[in-house]
Amino acid sequence: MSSPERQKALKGMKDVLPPDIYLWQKVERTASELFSAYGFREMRTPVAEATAVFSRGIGEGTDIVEKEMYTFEDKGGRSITLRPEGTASAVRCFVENQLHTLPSPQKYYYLGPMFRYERPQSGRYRQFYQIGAEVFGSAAPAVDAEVMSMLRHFLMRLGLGSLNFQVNSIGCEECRPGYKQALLAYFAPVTGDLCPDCQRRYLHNPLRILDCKVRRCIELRKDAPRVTEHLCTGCEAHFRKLLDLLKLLNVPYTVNHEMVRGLDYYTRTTFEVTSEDLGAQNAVTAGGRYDNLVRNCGGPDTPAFGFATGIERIVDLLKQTLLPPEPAPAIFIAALGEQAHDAAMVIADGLREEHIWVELGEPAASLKSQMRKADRLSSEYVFILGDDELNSGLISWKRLSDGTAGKVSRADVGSFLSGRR
RNA sequence: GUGAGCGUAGUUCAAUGGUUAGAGCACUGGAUUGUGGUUCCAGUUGUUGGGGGUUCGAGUCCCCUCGCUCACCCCA
Repeated sequence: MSSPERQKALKGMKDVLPPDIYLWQKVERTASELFSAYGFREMRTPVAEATAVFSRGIGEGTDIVEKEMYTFEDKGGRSITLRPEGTASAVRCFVENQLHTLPSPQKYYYLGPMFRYERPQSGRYRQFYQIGAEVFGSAAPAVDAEVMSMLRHFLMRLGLGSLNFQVNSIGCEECRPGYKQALLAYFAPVTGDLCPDCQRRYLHNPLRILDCKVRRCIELRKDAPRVTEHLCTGCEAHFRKLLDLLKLLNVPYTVNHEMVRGLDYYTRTTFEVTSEDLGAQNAVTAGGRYDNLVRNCGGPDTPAFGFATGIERIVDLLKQTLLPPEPAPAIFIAALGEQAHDAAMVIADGLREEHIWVELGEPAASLKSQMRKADRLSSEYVFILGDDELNSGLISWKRLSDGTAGKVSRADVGSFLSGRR
């Protein structure tokens, strides 16, 4: 509103500030501590990659690749894309650095911003943050269960233990074509009754009809064949073992035969964690197995499993239950006069070196206004430093919570604080 | 990309088409010497998102545009 044009963050991109930032830090800290206990190590990859990393990795026909990527040419004429998700980058990194030569399976986690050019809405941003984890080099259902259990513990530690795990298996390249045929045969007589979107899906990606939200489509698919009834013996055994292990590890799940993933690379296990308290974009975490992706990206045959969780969505849920704690200074020093302020700076400097949070009043401000500011900051103590204190060497202190006050010699400030706090 | 709703002070919101657009909160200062919260007093803040039109007169009605929000699509 002032005369120079006021700058704004881009559409769908947000600043994260206190107090929310404390929740972000808590989420990130919890993830790195807990995931480490499961043997996951951090992997940091660039936010931009050659476009082919994603178009090949995620799948040419997916919505992400077709219309949601931030793609541009750099000054050398190369096609560059801001990563729309983490798995493709992680796979590129795995292959490029030949991580398969290390003891297998290899477990990594990552966190950072992702970019998708979409219309923003509740819980959806153009720059959004994910925490993801990937396991490379094991086809065992034990890995699926272990990672999902880790995720559950992560959510529980954050106080989100009641979230709903939905699990499905979408088979592999051996059994999925047969299922697709069965689905096409089932819908063939009623294609005209499907919604326009599903008529399109019928031609391009019939699996997607299963998660259409249109009521008519839901009715029409009531008796549709289920993926899990068309699994090959390998996929079937994998799925059954996974469910057993989830039970064993107390991961509360429901099998959702209609859950289909939008990314092309999934095989066998897919899962999602959703919440009722998020609005339309209700997925907190999504993941699954991708046994062919590493090979398809030029690496050795390496089965893999992973997930990604949206930090904004977790923070949204956290904000519904607990308010972010606002940290407060331990001491506010109100100094009266230039000489006192100089002395206060020295005292503050020493205390801060001990990692004690100290704030100083404005040099020329009245005592009243400094007291008011200390109160507003919720400082635990106020130290008052004026001529009297300079002469006597005794600093006046006051505890704001109960109004108790006293004096302490400058030399004893350190022990005063450790004794009182 | 499609659809709907909303744009007035830092913020939450007022203002039957009619003077100079107001209030709470917040912020700053003060209420006799150097003590916060409660109270009282005073003060600051606006291109009513922008542009055009109708009208004697537009924050209010119409059109365009920009922005925000929610939903669809899709997804974390």
